[in-house]
Amino acid sequence: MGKKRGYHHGNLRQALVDAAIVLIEEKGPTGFTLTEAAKAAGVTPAAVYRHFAGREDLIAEAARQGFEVFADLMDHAYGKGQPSALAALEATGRAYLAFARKFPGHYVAMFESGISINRDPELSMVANRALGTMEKAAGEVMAALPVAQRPPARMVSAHIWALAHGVVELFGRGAPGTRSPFPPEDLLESGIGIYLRGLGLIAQDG
Amino acid sequence: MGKKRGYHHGNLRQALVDAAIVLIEEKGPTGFTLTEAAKAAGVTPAAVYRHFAGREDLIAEAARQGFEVFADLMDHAYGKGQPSALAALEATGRAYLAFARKFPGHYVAMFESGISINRDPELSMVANRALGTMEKAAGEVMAALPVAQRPPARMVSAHIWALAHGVVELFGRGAPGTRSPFPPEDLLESGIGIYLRGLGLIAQDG
DNA sequence: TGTACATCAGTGAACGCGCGTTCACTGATGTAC
DNA sequence: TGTACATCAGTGAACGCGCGTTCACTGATGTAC
Repeated sequence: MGKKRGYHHGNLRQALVDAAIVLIEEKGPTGFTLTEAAKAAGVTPAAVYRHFAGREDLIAEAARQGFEVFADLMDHAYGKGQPSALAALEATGRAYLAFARKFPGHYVAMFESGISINRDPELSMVANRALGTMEKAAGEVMAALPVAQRPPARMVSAHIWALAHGVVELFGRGAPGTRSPFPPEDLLESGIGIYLRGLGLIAQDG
Repeated sequence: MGKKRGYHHGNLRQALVDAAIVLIEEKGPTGFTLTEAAKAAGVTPAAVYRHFAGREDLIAEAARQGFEVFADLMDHAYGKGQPSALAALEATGRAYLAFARKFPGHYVAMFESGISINRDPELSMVANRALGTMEKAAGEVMAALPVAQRPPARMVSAHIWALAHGVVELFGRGAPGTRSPFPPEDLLESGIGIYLRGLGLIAQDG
């Protein structure tokens, strides 16, 4: 800490990832360039190759770190909602949106950069950890329903994921010309609320 | 029709748009290049400038044509569901997904290319026509509810739009590594069903 | 503590490439008389 | 019907640029004795 910035950078690897995240947020996943990331880190483009196999690899690392934070946030949200299964599920939904809003660069690297979640085991593991939390929360909520009208937990978690993702993409940022009719948080909150009522989990005249 | 392909192409403008749509689907919105589109149309890159102001303009035209088809599809779906307001709304939701699946190139140009819906009046008009249909359908459905528990139509249509868009983005194509747990159509159908039940529009034990 | 040396993390120049865009041009088409 | 000419829709060469990547190199750091 506090290293003099000389010939050796000291923490170039992470500095490149950080720069990439900012650039990805600003220019989009394909507008991002290795050269610019290197410049932002105060280094020659060639130096990048000391730490990453190439452009793709750098993006993948940005995504991996994003999933790490994401998974932690989901876990934390889940824990806060306990012991009420319903509150836990609602909290993971909110956490999804909060993550997308707070870490837009990571979010884009994860979901819009076109990198495959299966490109390496480390990436796929942490991604599954994050999405697994949501599925677990959904599963516990389902347990409250009579078996006959109990939809699969994977389906419910997919619904909530899709709704949250749609809200992020369409209304979450200053989308091109589509100014949001409602604050994204309210939109997701109300959407999930109506959905859960539809499952028979919330009183009809709550 | 049946023009000999000589020095003059005959219908280069549309040929370029068609090529762009295919390329955008294949390479993504930013991977798409003017040069490649020109080559696909059998023409020099410079020829593009006889018909479009530049790269952006070509993408915008692809998006505009997409919105045109999209709006027609929504109108048609809406009409088929009539006079039942509920059936009409469900049909527009299905039509959204069907459009995304059938015209992936258009869809990407419209929603992922970063072009603003407000870049020119023609584009914004046709976009509003499409989304207006969904909003109208939602409004009519809402009319069946007692005023006290009637959410705004814009909100309901935003919910359905977000859910449909999320399903498309996450499960609609061979997304990177995220193989869908369920067919997208089923996922959207069930999601909308549960949501509408939550609004009190479908019997709880239907 | 001082010196020799290995290792490491950068540099800087160069590469081949494809991009979007411009320009003066030319071949094909359409029209007036 | 035939000719002269204007208009139009292409060509092809050139531009400047920034990209990802490679390579031999060199300066800084860490370690053994």
